[in-house]
Amino acid sequence: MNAEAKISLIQEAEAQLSPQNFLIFCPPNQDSLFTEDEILELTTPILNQVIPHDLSNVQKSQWAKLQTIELLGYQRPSGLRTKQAKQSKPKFIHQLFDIFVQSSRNLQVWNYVPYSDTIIPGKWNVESESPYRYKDCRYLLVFHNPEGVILKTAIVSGNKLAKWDTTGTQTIKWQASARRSYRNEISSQIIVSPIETLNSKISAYMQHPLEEKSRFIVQESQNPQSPLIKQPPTPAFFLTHNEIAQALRTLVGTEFANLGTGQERSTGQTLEKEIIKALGYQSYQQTDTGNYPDLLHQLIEVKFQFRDTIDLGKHLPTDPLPIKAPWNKWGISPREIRYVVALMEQGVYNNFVVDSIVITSGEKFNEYFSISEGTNFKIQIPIPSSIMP
DNA sequence: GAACATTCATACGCGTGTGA
DNA sequence: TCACACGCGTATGAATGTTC
Repeated sequence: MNAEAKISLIQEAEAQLSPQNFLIFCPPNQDSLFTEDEILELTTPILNQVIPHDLSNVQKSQWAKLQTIELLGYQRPSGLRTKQAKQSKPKFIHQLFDIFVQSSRNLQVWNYVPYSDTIIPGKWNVESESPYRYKDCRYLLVFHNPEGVILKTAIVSGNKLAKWDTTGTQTIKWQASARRSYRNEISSQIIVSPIETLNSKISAYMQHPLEEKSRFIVQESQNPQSPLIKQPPTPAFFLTHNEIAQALRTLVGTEFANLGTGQERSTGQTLEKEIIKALGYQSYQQTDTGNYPDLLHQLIEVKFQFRDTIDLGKHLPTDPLPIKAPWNKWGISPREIRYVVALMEQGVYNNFVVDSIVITSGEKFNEYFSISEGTNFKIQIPIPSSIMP
């Protein structure tokens, strides 16, 4: 059966479906499955098209995906995250197919392993004599440059993707939510949890006078080569929740330049430096090193939130298991880590303003922000440079 | 084999879309 | 609005490659 005949089949089948049902998210039909070559051939018209530049990453991706699906003869679905769409994994199950719109080499696939032996879930497949597996699926890579021009497409099978992924590491992502109502409620305040969880493992710092601790911090943090704040903790000189709050008081209401989309991490780094400074540390060059917690010497994890979703990354604040790291001779777990969450709002001229700050141990984190129960994971696959445009 | 450059691996982070 | 599941870019340290 040639490609035109398959398209006819698809269009006929689509006409049979109820209005808000889209064929592309339905179980595949052997007869209308395109070959890899056919997919590549049929989708060539997207080459040299320009994705509108005012779109966000997600919108760019969706724009390109919808174009592609139409080229394959399918109706444009009403959304790509609808109930029907979400049940379909890979996303375009009717073609055992998924699309990734890339401007970099880092291919990220969420919540399934595109090259695994795993049988694709679903009654239609599980009860089949020769069920489809993820590795049987086909993946279209759509490459665009920073201007949004689509430069190249490539199609790879799951089996081929397997060869690109040298580690198979699954990166977990925990998230929490800073509700709008709560943010409004605490605007311009510093909220401090009275529960000093760290005290259960280390207590010396609770008695030490602040002056003594501050003097030590100032004295010992002069060396810019190895910033004290990034060194293993010195328990006697931990600041208490309230002392941290006192130090950060002046940050509430401060404004930071909005450096534009894609530069948000720089703003985060600037803010992190301000916090380090405010705590009395004299050198603060090396920030955002991706380590946990961010400010190791004080066991402080810093979060800046511009939106209501808080990305917790791989560490769950309420996790009681000790953090596995060479510095951790005390059995510190995320429950004892002090989370400093700076809630940002849009200020004048698009700048960011520190609207409020919440200081809490990981243990009590969900008294302030609700943590999502399920985790998501992704695998990250480096696309070989020979495939890149 | 030191100094520098590039790539790899894995994390962080912002943001959107959807159903309830 | 809230909770959640994506979607993708990018920073960073480690590993590896390159040059003198």
